[in-house]
Amino acid sequence: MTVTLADVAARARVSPATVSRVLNGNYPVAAATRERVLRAVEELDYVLNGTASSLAAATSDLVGVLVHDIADPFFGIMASAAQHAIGEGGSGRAGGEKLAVVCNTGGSPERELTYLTLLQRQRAAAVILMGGGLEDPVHLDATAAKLARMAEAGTRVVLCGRPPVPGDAHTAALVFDNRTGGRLLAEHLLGLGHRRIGYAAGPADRTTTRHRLDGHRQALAAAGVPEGPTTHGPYDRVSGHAAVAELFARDPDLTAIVAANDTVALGVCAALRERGLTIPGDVSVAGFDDLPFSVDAVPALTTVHLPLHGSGTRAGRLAMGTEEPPADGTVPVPCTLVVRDSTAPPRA
Amino acid sequence: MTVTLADVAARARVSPATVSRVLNGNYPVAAATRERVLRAVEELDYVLNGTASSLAAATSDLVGVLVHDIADPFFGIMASAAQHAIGEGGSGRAGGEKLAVVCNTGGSPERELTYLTLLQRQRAAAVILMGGGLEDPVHLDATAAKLARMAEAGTRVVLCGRPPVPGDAHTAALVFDNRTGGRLLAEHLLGLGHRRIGYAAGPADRTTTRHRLDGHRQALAAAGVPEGPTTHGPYDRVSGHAAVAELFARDPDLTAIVAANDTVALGVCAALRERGLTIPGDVSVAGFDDLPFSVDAVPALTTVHLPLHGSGTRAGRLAMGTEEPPADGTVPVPCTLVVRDSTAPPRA
DNA sequence: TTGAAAGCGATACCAA
DNA sequence: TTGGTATCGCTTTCAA
Repeated sequence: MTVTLADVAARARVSPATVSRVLNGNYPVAAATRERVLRAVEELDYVLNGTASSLAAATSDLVGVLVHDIADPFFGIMASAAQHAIGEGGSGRAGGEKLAVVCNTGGSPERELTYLTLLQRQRAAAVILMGGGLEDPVHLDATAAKLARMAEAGTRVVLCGRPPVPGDAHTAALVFDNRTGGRLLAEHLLGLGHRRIGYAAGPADRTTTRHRLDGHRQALAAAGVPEGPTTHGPYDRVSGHAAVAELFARDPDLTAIVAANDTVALGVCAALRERGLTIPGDVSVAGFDDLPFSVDAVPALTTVHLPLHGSGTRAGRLAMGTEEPPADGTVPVPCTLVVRDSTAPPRA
Repeated sequence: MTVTLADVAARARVSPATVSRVLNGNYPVAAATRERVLRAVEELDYVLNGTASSLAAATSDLVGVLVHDIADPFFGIMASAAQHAIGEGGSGRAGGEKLAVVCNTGGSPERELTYLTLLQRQRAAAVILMGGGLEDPVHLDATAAKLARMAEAGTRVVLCGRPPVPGDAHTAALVFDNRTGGRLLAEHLLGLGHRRIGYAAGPADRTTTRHRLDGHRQALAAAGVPEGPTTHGPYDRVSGHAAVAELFARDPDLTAIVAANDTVALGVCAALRERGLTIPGDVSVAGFDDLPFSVDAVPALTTVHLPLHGSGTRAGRLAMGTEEPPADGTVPVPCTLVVRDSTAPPRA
């Protein structure tokens, strides 16, 4: 039926061991022999059985990239960058390619664990978890335990955008400075004279949500400005759209709104337009992420820039072992303010 | 070291065979025995070795979803829908879950083949190829051959958004009616009175590009309107942005521009804004795909709607075998016009 | 209902 | 430089 390594060996009149060596290129093989083997491979149209190979070698070239929402360009860009970095590594076994695959958790911790188990079953070479983590201690523990096991078993674990697991020396973590990001955004608006600022936040139980809010509040407190209304919701457009109604209900005189991320900001903008409000001018909008499409969608948007491409690439490198993590496993990633245009001061 | 099925068997005082049967739930096992086994699994914190299991069973629960560009929400949405459909199937071996993974080809046919090989090595249960195909006969043949082999080996193959492989009865294909889409868009603009229409097309060698252009030209011809300038480029924002300069260079009096997809349309809009042109009004813009964010970005955009979610879901079902393809393997998917607002007639 | 044992297809150690 | 072969961990007949 299917062509096996043994078939190739027979055709090339060598032992299976030799064929394996030719395919993996890890041991010296006489040029003539190698030729013969390769010809046989060609003629028989042989395809290595990755399953068997992984079993025997006790390693695989699967690398899992877990993201919250694959339809969100934020994760798409991160994942894309990671995949590039991983593909370039190019020195795996049998073909020199790692299979970087993206798994969509939909933000559900259960699905996250399920995917981790599946990857654990496959003895994945590495796993990258992208995006903020849950703050629920139960899930945190479950995830930490699973990751620790995988790390023990030789799987490289990389966190990107979520805090490191305390006490775990095995996992590298790219940590976004969300607090500073939140602070920068608020300070910018305060500097323009805004005093009534609404905040459309992310899900209440995510690390990113809390950290960003922390920074925001810190800036307000430092300026002695009272905190405006805050809403919570998922990181999507609908959430931003809904937030606007509630924020204005709680304070009709808002002059600025901070959105949890660019996608939420788009929803906010849509809602503002429906209300006949101009952006900026009537209301200034600010958000996180700095996605490419925001430039066209909301030219007046002020954002905090997360180095998506850079972080994705580094996550990929860490997963490949191409880049060594610092001793404590934590790689800090700064957030920088992007004032793209003319975020306006509040109307008189 | 790692806990194996044998360890579990020993602890539960049964044979490995029995443990396997309990885990897979495919054979009758006495309730008491099953209890004992499950307890042992729990106590030892046993994790099935998917590699070994796949090897022995000659099947895997990996499902590959190949997309051109994971950073493009179009593919993100499609992939997300497919993953949902696949995850719901829930009757695989050992845990009842398929591992749907997304592979980013970057539009490169080489990488597409590489990923296919990798999935072939893993004996993937199914493969979904999303997005238009290349028209280059060499790559077409190579791809077709590879897909045929995989299908023979038991992998289910689903094409989504690209034409079926002629003569291949094994692969199901969701075929978007891009020609009609192109026609609808042009007819809409013509109906408003536009006579000088530019076209920012996709890569010259893709099926989607040609089919959409075909429909466009068909409509123009039927109306006796001469074809305007056309540019070609990748399906991204930069491409749309660059197209504007060239289109106007070739015809300064354009009143409307059709973009190859929504992402390109965003680039077009950005460029138009830079030129101080209003959309619509000075220029009307139309595009394909109908992505959610376009609503906020370009409220005046007229698009052809491809049922992204629906197609993704059906692709997933076909991959799972939950939905049976028609006899000829082709599932037609209609394109419908979405006039979201006030696409304007040309200025007098 | 359960057990024994023969593979599944490659890898890698030990010899030659 | 090459060959023989035990092993990887699980699935699946075939018997009991």
